[in-house]
Amino acid sequence: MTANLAIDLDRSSPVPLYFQVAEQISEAIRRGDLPPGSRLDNEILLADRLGLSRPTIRQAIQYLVDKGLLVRKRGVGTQVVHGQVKRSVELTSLYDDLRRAGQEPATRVLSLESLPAEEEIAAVLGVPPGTEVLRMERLRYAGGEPLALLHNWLPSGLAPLAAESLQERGLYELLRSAGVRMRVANQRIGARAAGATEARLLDERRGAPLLTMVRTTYDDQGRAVEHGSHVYRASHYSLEVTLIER
Amino acid sequence: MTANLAIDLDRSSPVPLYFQVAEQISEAIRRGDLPPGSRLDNEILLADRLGLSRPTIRQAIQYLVDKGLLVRKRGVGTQVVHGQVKRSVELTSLYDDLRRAGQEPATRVLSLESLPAEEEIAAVLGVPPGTEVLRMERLRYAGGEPLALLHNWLPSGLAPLAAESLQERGLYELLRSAGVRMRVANQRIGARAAGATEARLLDERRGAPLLTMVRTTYDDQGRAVEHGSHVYRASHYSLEVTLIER
DNA sequence: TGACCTCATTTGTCAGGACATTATGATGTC
DNA sequence: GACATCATAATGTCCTGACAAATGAGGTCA
Repeated sequence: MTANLAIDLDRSSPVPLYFQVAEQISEAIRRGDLPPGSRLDNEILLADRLGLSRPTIRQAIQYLVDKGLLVRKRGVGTQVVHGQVKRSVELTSLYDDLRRAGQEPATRVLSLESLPAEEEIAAVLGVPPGTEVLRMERLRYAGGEPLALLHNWLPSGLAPLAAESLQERGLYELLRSAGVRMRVANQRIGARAAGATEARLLDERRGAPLLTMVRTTYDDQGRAVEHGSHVYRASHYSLEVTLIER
Repeated sequence: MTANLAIDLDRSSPVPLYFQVAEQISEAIRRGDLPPGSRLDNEILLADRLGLSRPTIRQAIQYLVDKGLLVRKRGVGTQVVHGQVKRSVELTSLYDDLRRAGQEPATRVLSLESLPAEEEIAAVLGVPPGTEVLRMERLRYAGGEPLALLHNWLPSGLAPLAAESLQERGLYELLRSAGVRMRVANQRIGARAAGATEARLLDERRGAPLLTMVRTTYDDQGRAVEHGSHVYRASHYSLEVTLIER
């Protein structure tokens, strides 16, 4: 039962020790060296063997517990979780998701303009009404077929966004590379029947079920960096969400 | 700028000190004593004033950072996040949500039986095919109107579930009070048009848009404790999800 | 045999200290 | 006046040490 995993530490590295430990345990789990249900050595022993202190080991383990890879029980020990839970809780955009799934996404920019914010949008973005904001409308394709109609509002000046770059990359990717650090997103997901315009753009019949998502994304500081109102063809797309409770 | 908040500590309480601190800071934020953007005193000062050690204070702050209430920046300090992000990332059930919203939920149990698991359900629940599992079908009302059609499968023996108790309480609540500790949930959310049976039960027209959710919930150990396939009236309900990235 | 108690094991909490790293504003120089 | 440099302040990392609390297993006693 003793997990005999080898962990190399590089004390001269700028990477924190607890992180090095966490990464290597995580790798061992991924590789199958630590099968689900197997017990880790206790914290004291681990600390001793690696020449680290117990708090450092605890920090590493805590990190993996938060990610949902390990389970701790007082008086029992630390175990690798049973079962294969999908661990994707990341803040991703549709574009990233599609490309990761090998779907070859494409984007048509229908409009991209700067205009004074209306009351509602201003409130959501946390700027005074009338402030210039960026509004864009995009049609997203996957595998040659229309998939979603995307409507976004952003505070202007956040990132230089041109129609050309929006056609080649996802919005999230562009924001991230402009140094915007997104951290929290609030999403409301619903459904409704397609109107005439939407139906035409998405190649669906009027009244076809559409999945709707209204999302506001906030950065580090809790400032809104993006607000979107999207509709997806329900016949071609569904959303996946993983919740982890601490 | 100095946050002059009073924090009472009860060292004789079984509640951990770091948690007492976290709770009271959280309360101060909720009350508005600590407005968004305001800076907390630095860790050393806080520790000193409360008569605690720095690690304890750090643990309290870290807890709130993870919950998305605070933001830390090295060299700068700790601030309350700007903006009012909804902070409900809990593992909740429809019943809890409705009752919290004051909607007076009701449930009609359409069926409740134990039967051998089919291939697909067995795979999802992680039991051998043919194992006895609990299957239930419920109709959920809010404010006197039908709202959702709920289909669930559970490993049998988890909790004693009777039709009567299911009519009065939510499934999650019953599971929790039976000692089941739910920790991770994987949800797939989509939409589709209502079929004839669904339409009749939900008081909608055929073809009306429905929101669909397929969810599997796992416990501490990563064992599946519940699998559900639900449809909601899109005209009356939408889902809200908050993502926090660490 | 079965219920209860005790005890070893393991994680949870907390203290106090040291040094590293990073962001910011002040200072000084060109 | 613009830019580079430096001091300061704050969090990040890591250490040692100690005791508390929960769990599960084994032994004891009726």
